[in-house]
Amino acid sequence: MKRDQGYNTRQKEKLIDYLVRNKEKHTNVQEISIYLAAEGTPVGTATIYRQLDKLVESGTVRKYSFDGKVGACYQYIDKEHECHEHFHLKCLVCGRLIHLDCDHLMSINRHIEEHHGFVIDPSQTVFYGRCADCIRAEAEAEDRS
Amino acid sequence: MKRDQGYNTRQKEKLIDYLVRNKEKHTNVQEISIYLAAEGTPVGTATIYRQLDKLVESGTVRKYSFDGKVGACYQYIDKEHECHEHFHLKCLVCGRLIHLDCDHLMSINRHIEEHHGFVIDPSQTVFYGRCADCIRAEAEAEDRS
DNA sequence: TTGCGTGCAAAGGTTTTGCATGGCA
DNA sequence: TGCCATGCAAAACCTTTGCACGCAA
Repeated sequence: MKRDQGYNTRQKEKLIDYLVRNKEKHTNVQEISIYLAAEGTPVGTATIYRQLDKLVESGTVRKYSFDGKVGACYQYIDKEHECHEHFHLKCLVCGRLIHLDCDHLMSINRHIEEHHGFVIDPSQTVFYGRCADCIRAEAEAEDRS
Repeated sequence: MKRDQGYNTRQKEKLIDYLVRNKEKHTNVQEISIYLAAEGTPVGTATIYRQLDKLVESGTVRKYSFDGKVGACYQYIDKEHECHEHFHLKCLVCGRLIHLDCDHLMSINRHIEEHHGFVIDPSQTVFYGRCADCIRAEAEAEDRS
């Protein structure tokens, strides 16, 4: 994880500003691009991608991508309020992000380290799936049909 | 999950044949395309995607898609040999993707479902961290400095 | 014969890259 | 001044779609 050593440019500043102000949600390049343009400070797509890459590289931003046509999502990592000790569940249906404090789960960390020689970084890892609400909603939709 | 009701065509047969013979590994559309062409029985890309979609739909094939430039991965589901769904580990340092077949880990699925009402989708979930090689390399770099 | 399957090419969308220019330090 | 950053357009990729033709049942 490298240090952030780049120049401070207007574009970079605006991008980070946007990410910080939206740190509780996911964004994608398209959203960022549209938003910054609307603010009167447009930033080229290529620049957004390049800056984002660096931010991910330096550990400032989290990138995740899953199946779908939306492309990758990005989220600013709030280092002060970041929860390093638990995993996150994200519902693919409603988009809700669930913080999961659970000792049992932390044991998988040890298991993987001991048996697979791999050290998981919980702050970077998100479990994707369906939350209880959406599962119920789907079941009901099933019944109706 | 629908029944497989399509016609039996040469292309479909060849595709399934390839998937079955490579059921212990992941493939992608590009690989399939190149392989089938090399075998003297080329199949159009569009057809591969369309057939694959149906196979995923009918539960014959598993599709994984996540971060990376490789596109989605596909794997035949060997129903008789109870080939498990598995998780993926991705090294944040070297970028390597590790396929993790491990019963112990699948149990976390059950745990989360039972205790947290959340159903994880392993095909969309990737554990991020550091692989054994990179941990060793980092330790050595540490020593040197 | 009917209608699904196929192949090609074109389109769509996301991300990357080449290159000349601009701007930070 | 020396480099890195930026923008634009083009390219690269993966995947989907339209359409005419082929082929299984």
